[in-house]
Amino acid sequence: MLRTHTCGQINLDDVGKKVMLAGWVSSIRDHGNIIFFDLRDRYGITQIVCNLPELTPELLELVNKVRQEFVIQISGSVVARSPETVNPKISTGSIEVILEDAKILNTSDALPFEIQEGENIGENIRLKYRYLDLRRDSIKENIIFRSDFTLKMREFFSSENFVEIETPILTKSTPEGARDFLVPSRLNPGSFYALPQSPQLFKQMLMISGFDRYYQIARCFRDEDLRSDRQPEFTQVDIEMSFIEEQDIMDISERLIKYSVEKTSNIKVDVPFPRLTYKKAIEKYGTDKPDIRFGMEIIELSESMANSGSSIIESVLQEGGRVKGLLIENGESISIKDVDNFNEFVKQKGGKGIGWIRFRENEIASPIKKSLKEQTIKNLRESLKITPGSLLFFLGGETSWVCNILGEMRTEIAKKLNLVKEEIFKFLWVVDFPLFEINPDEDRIQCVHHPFTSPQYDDIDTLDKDPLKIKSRAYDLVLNGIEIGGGSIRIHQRKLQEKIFSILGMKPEEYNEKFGFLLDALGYGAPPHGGLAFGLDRMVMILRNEESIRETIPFPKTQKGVCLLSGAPSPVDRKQISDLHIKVDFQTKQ
RNA sequence: GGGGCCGUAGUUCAGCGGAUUAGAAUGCCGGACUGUCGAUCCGGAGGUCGCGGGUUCGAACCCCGUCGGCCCCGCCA
Repeated sequence: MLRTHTCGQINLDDVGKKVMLAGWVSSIRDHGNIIFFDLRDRYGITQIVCNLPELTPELLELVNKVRQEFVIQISGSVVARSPETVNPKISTGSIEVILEDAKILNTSDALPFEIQEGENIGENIRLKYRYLDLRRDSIKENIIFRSDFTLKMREFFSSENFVEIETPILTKSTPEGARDFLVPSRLNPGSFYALPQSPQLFKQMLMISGFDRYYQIARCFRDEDLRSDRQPEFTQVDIEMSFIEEQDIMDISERLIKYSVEKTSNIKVDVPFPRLTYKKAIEKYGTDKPDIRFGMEIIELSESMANSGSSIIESVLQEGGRVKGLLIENGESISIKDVDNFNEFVKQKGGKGIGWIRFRENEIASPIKKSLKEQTIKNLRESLKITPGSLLFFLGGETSWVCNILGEMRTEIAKKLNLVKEEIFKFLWVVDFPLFEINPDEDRIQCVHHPFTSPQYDDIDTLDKDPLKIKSRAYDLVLNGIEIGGGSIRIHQRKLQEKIFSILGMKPEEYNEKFGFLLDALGYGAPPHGGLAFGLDRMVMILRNEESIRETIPFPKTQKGVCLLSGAPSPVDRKQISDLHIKVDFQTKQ
């Protein structure tokens, strides 16, 4: 070993010991006859003291050569610091090591940015030199947290009798869903593997095999555009169980999260998590992933605004639409400009604009003040228990359109008014999703989750009578307004699965070609089963209070899907292409 | 595919109603200093102002294009 201790380990108990340390020089404070080095490794920082007059000429020369981020090995004696020189900021701050010998294990070029936390460094430069960025505290702590967190999850799974099983990375492309990453097959000209969007079908196979409790911390791949919470490759904590119902999956998920979160942080997780139906979520929050850290729910105003005197409102109601609104209690901090922006937003979404009323002590302000009836104002004040300074937005139109817009406004206003002040963590199950929805672009029916999700309906023969009315046995887990997990009870009967495929518009030849292996497998005694998957990167992001998933991934990609460290993706040799029996159809730009 | 913000020293940023020697802080290099821990003090080096084109007597600054990073919409069963 090149060291007897780590740089975060030595304390007052070690005073008097001879120690050997190795690490990176993170700070050099040169006082002429005395030099202090901060020696850093993964575990912490230890101050090394060089009393130059006491050093041999060789050692003196070496010490003078040392620069930031050199890798050095030192040996010396641990001494207690005098009280006035104790540094309470570091764990080893009450001791220091008096240098007796040293060796430069490696030098370092001048750095592209400072390792010490301080100014925010541009992300492009951080990603290019990610190995240096990862020496910095905040990102390093995130990566270590991620490891601790998954370890606790594994502990939990193990204690609950789960089996961890790996599934293929080179697998079969399946239609629908996200765009696949494809891998050409050299041995099978013209055929392609796809990287898995999730291990969905394999974990169902494992249930059929009898591994009734499976989990995997699985890498998944989706070739879609990136966002601050989306990367083309990401990690799911994937779970599947047999002989269970929704309640069992939710229960084990809650216990898993409680265990792993509470063992790795100071965050308290209250279980069970509240549940909200999809319908209620849309009605109250305008989204299927509501942030319930604050109220300001969407309110129904159709009745109270019915005879308000506003012609727009009345025509909306006559056409069968609804009027809904948001009541902002300290609405004075929403400026005219903000209101204009919301108005513009609504127009972009195809509306006529947003209505609003500011309630003051004895008067109101509103663009439709003149036409608004006294009685309407009075009713609103009473029924909504309005306090002076409140701002009421209202919007009329088709219900889901109205809810959707108000939902987005709700999030925006909460951000503006800083309604979420403290760090809190509100988990929420959203249940009773519809099984199908209409894809408006292609005017066809598609699954809200995936086609293996079981309906809340067991009459196979009448399933296609009114498929849009049927609910699914799916559930999503939402944390602070971000979807962090989702799952369902699956279809375990061949006939039902075939029926679903046919409702989706697939002919038997088509579903047999694409999903024949699943249908065959369901035919050999598939047990009732279900599961869910968590987005690990997103969970870590939220728990660490980060704005981007990239702060939880050691080597993430940029918005254009490029790895700035390695340069991937990159052109390849002609030979490599021809071996794969493919041609590149791309005009290189001149 | 679309909208927005950004790109100036190694880094973070200022300068941008056109003409300046393109600045600051920090880092880097050299020197001084025996108790610092964001050390301090003195000195120094360091810039194709992302790239290309245009307007102009003159462009970091105005215009067009392009590349790159970020945020968002679409997309993400």
